[in-house]
Amino acid sequence: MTQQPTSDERRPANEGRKAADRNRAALVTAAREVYAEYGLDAPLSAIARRAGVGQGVLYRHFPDRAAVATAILDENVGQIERAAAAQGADIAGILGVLTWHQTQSTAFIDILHADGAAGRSGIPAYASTLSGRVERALRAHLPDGHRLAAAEDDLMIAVAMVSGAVTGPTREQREHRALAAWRLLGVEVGPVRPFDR
Amino acid sequence: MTQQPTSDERRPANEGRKAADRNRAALVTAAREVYAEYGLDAPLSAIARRAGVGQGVLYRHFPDRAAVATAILDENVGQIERAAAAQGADIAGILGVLTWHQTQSTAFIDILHADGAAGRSGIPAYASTLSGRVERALRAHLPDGHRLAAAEDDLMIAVAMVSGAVTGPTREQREHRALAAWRLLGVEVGPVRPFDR
Amino acid sequence: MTQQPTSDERRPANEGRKAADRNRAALVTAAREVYAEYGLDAPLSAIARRAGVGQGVLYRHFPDRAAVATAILDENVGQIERAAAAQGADIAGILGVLTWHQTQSTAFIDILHADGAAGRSGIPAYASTLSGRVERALRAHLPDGHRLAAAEDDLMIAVAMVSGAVTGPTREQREHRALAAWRLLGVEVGPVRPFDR
Amino acid sequence: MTQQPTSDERRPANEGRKAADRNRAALVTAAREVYAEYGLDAPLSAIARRAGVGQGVLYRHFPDRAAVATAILDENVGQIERAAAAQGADIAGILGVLTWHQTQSTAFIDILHADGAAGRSGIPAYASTLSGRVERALRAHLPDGHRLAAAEDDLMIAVAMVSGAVTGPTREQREHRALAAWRLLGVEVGPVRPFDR
DNA sequence: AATGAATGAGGATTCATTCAT
DNA sequence: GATGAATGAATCCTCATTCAT
Repeated sequence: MTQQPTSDERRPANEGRKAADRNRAALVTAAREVYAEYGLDAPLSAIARRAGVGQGVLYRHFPDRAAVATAILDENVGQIERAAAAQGADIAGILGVLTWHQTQSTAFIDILHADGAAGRSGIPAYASTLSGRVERALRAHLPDGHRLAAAEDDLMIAVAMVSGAVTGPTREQREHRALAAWRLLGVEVGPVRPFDR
Repeated sequence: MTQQPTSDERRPANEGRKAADRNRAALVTAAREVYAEYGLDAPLSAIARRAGVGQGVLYRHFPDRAAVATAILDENVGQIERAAAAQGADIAGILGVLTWHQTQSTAFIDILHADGAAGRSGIPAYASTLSGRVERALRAHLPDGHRLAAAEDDLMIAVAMVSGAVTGPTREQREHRALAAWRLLGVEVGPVRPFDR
Repeated sequence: MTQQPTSDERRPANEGRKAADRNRAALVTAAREVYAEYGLDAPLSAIARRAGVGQGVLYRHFPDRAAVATAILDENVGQIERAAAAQGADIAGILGVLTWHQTQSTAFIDILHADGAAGRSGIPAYASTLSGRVERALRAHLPDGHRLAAAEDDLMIAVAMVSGAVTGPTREQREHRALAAWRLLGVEVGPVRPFDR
Repeated sequence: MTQQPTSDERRPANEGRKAADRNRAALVTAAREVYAEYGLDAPLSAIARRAGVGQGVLYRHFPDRAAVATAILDENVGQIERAAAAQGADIAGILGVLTWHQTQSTAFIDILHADGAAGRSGIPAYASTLSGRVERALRAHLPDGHRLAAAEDDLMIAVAMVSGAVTGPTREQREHRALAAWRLLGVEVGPVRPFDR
């Protein structure tokens, strides 16, 4: 029919342009939390609600669901890349950062699962891209004799395996299980921590 | 009013009973197919449709979504238990049957992931129960010196790890990855096959 | 995330299977009214609301917007076809029935406007189909010497012209204008009436 | 604080004024294009975007959706009025200009349809006003014996009829149909062209 | 006077779940 | 016992309109 006459009632403040950056940040934070808790399938409205903004704001900043996920996970992946690029980076240290993100965010695990599996709902194309970036960052620092350097696929299969092991309600428990997984693989891992500097 | 002069005696709704069993079986089969194809989030209506029954029938047999999943997976778990109970069962053989189900059904992987993780959508409490049964079946045949017998958790963490590795569009690819995962763990696995009889 | 737990509150009656036909009829009636009033772009929710049913019912009976429109307009077009097939049908009489529907429903006018114009939003493909049926029904009874038999396009251009003239708040006014339009075209029209028998 | 030693005197926001006019013109042009392409229901944001201004500017110049449409169409109607006022204007020539606008702009057709028809979405009251101006411009040059001079309403009904006939994806096709329509009405039309100067 | 961010209503569509027949 | 219709909540997405800067 026609349009939306907007009920004219009271309109809860327009904090103006300054709020834009704040809102984007709030959205990113909210998305990170919501994704961590519910995974990549979480409703976008939940993210907007937790960020304390209207749905339209979310769509202004991110054109679609993929954009939100990419923005969040891009930061996670970026940390791993920076960890790899850092001076004196070794594979154990980078795996420590990787493991940190695995224990933090369900969504991050989802993309590592994604691996080559496009097509299944909830594991969309952008996940492969991000997964690929993680692989490159790791492989660049994988020494020749390393346990995971034998076969082509071993590296990412191992990462997926650890992702599979990371479950549990608390971060501590997830970290415990992640470390157990690496140990079962016979792979040494550095301190589990973010690389935010 | 309309008398039905059947064979000799009036069979008291025995027909209904038999139809009920038939429906239940059809639902289980349908659910297995639908879950394998779409995952645990598949609409229940799709299951009823594929089973060729009304939705009400589904609800008669299974009070809620969890009950459907449980019933399906119960059959999977049952096979593993029977494999374990079979004469001459060894851990490698049982793991082969387990691996078969991992490569067959996305849903089955979900419950093994579930482990202790309640709260995440689609991985509710009942999964723990099933997961526990798998664990008992395996542990009963785990020899003392086995690679996974060292620490309490190692067995199921390893299973979860393999589940994490199992991705890909074709069953062949999933089997390939599963075997690669077991190899990385240094665990020997028997032939990957169902235990249907 | 998960599903819709449905608030459990009170559920406003389920009138059972018998209501199905009644509801479909109510939907068709409602759609006819809403379309007549607002045209083909009317919100589907308005139709469901006027029919007194939930939105889901509408989607059960009609898979998409096109199906609703087709169902409604199919009946209109069908009347014209039946008028053409009736014993002793002549072009003036058929045009009278056509004109009746033009004065009744904005949506019907929309499809005649549609003519060959697919692509524009709100004038979708099915409109062309319906428009084509109207054309065939009319042309079959168009005598050789008829005013609109000269050029290929003249017939449907004339129909579109009359559609263009049919505006106004009351049906009476619309009929008045329709007749004026036919008169300006020098085309004789029979009684303006439905052909419901 | 920061003094601006411009040319000689301080021009009091004359710059702002000029920019405002420029913006208004840009909006009118943009709206014309957008309306021609998407029809009267096009989002206002699209118009602002194409004009290269913020949405606020649009609302400054035009209080509501109707005002935008009016402004655009006002220019079209103005051309017809100027054509009518031009030296040596005759009804055929004026109809040629009218027809030009009918073939150019979907929106323009809408207002001629509108005629007396308020209530339908997108064809609000202001359309009547514009339609009335077109009528006056035409009627002033309608000779007594003209085909459309017989009955009071005939003139605008004929215009609406031609509007109804004007459909099709290309301007050429629309012009072809418009001319066919006038021919069916037995009305002579001058060259189909704008009257821009 | 311009900008463009934010709000939030509206409409589409999908399903879980109940219940008359 | 089975059927399948109905309900309605939830999610997605799009825009009109306001307003701080």
